[in-house]
Amino acid sequence: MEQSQTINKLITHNIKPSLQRIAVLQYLDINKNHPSVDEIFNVLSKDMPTLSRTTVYNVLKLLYSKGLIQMITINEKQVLFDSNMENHAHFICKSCNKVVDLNLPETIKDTQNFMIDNNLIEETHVYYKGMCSECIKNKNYEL
Amino acid sequence: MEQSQTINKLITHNIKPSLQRIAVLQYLDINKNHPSVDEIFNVLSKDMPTLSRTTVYNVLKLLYSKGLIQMITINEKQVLFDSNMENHAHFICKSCNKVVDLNLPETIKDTQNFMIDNNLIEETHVYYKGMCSECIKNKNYEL
DNA sequence: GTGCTTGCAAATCGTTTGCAATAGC
DNA sequence: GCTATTGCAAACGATTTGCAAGCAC
Repeated sequence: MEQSQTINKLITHNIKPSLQRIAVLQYLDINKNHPSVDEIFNVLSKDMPTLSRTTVYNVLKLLYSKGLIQMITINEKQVLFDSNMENHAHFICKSCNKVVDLNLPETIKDTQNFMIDNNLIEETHVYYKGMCSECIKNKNYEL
Repeated sequence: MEQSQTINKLITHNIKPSLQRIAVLQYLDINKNHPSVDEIFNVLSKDMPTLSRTTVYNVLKLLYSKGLIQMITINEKQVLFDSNMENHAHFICKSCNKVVDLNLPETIKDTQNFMIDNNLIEETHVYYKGMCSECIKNKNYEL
């Protein structure tokens, strides 16, 4: 994704495109591997030595509150982030902890808000847990 | 649920039914409100003053690893637990943080393990986030 | 008495907070 | 200069770890 597209996303969501905000969102736009705060911070701080972890937290919270990114809580250890806002499921391998995208069942691909029992549903998350193909091959079973 | 049923569940899953294990599982069998470690500890320690938080963590990890309970990671703050192993969805209100059970779409009510792209799927979690009926009524909107 | 279970205290680590420094208009 | 943004250091809080004490067979 072009940097100009990333900047446009910020502007159209009423977010002032500071260097730090562009860097974080661009990282998510390019790296679709559901990074953690730490991964984002570690990579970006190589090119922005003054970047602080706090700023990464602040930016991610802002992007989430404005609907630009998803928070993935599949893993109890840490929150992961994803700028792919198309409705899709996430699978985590209990053995190697890798997270990959999977398709959603058609019935819940609905991306709009809807009501169940008078509750307003704004987000739908589908998380699968199990053992990935590689770990099965490598027999990385937890015994 | 009868205490004898709770004990039977432990035995049939090859878990020695210590007092602490019975107490934790029984708490989950009776209280279907998705308690956190802290809630379980606080309530149980009233009647078991020597109970330690560590033991609650240990027991919950054991029960989860033996397939007796579910871990709910809908909330990034803390893990919640549920001894209801029937496949069902969870809804969390972003305003009051209450977690309630909802029905699953029929298409993913499948409770068996299955494969997607050579990955073995052992658990399916559906999490909805939004605003609950009460908060809508009380207009507890985050402004 | 051997091995499993429990419980305490300390450590760990992801995240948040308070506040001062800085940047942008 | 005023306001929003950033960044540092400390605090916080959920969870884990190391290890000693207790329990069961």
